[in-house]
Amino acid sequence: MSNKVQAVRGTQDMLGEAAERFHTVVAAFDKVRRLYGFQRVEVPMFEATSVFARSLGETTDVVSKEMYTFEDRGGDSLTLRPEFTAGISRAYLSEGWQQHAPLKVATWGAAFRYERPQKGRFRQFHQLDAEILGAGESAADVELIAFGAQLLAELGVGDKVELQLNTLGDPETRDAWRTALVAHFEKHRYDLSEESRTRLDKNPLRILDSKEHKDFPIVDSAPVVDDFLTSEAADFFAAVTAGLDEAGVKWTRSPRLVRGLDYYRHTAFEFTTEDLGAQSAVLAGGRYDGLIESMGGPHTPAVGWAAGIERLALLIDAPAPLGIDAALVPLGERAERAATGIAAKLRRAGLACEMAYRGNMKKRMQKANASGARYAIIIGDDELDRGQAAVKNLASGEQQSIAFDRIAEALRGA
RNA sequence: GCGACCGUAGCUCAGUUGGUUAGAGCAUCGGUUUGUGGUACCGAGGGUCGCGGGUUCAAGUCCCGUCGGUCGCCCCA
Repeated sequence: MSNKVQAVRGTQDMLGEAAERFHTVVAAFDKVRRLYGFQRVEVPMFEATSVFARSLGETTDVVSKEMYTFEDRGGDSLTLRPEFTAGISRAYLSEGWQQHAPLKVATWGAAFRYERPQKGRFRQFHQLDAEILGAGESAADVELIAFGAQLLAELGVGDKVELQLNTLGDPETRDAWRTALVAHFEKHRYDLSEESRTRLDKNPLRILDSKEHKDFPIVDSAPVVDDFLTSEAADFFAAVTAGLDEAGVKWTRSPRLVRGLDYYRHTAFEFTTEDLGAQSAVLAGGRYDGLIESMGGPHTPAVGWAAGIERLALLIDAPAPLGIDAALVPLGERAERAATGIAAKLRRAGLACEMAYRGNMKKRMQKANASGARYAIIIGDDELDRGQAAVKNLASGEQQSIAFDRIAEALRGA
């Protein structure tokens, strides 16, 4: 390829099946989102850098090395959104959406992270996002997770994913557990893998899902969150699991599941799959009761999740190719004019049809066939004189004459 | 940020131990059929072998760099 122009690394151009897969995912999301009463929300694709830096945690990978940050002409530091939650939380505050609490919103779109691209991972990627703001009740967690589960079922990937569920407890729980974990791992620092030793300094909770074999015994003997749960936190988690059972959502307790971003509390969950190579999470989220407060707002409990559209698009079965009802095959200029009118009428009647811009009859018939059209509507001088089109069933080869003004009903009846 | 593999027509690929005019299938266009597709046959167009440098009488083939892709690590949707 001697092309000088090329797509930026980690971005993608989609045509045909790839694009259909993408929009199949979005369409399913939009359908299920209505069933659960989540209203559509739109937020900017970029925010002041501090919106993300502060909420996600300064030391997280996303903030410390993956953000697309730039200075605008006014000298302000802006960042392309690496996720949706922070921006939606900011909007909740700056737009006064507190008056609508509890607020259930959904959105989808592009997000940006500077990472090495690989299977199911891109620099510009796309997420579905659902949030419930201003609700501290476990019922919100249950409804949100059930929404995610139904979406996955709707997409036909329900049996390819498993819901991993955990609780990080309230701040008191989390702090106590974290302290105990650090003490435990510190005791075995020398036996830990190199990766985990750096985690110990940066993000000790992450050691829990280490893939290094030499870490396994140390991780297995590590203190579990259950031992540190306050009675309130334990009750809350019990209510969430009971609700999920009630809603018929299958889940697996995953005591080592920890989420990477700093703002999570209580419920943490991930729908995981084995089918995406190194990327196992397709839809993940949790409760972030402290986030809005940390942005300077009132204490506002909230839960949410995000799902990778590309990842789901890889998982679903290929969408059926979009066939059309008819292809117009005009012979000559006079027929082309008449066919233009007929095509417009058919389309207004709700029938999908195509007419090639150029080509002789053979060419147009070939295109009609390639388009997957059920019928070819052939119009030449003879047909114009008689006021009837030759309508050919492209599957059976049968052909019959039909008056111009009766084509729509003939196609629909067939 | 780290590692492995890869980079030849629009697409998928072949190209022998380095050796003349770099091939195939599909796609495109034209013809066999100047009003009948899906099958068949004939033909045509299309390539600075990602880019740059080096070794050599000679590089698509070997070496280095660079860009890009794929997969993995880290982390995440």
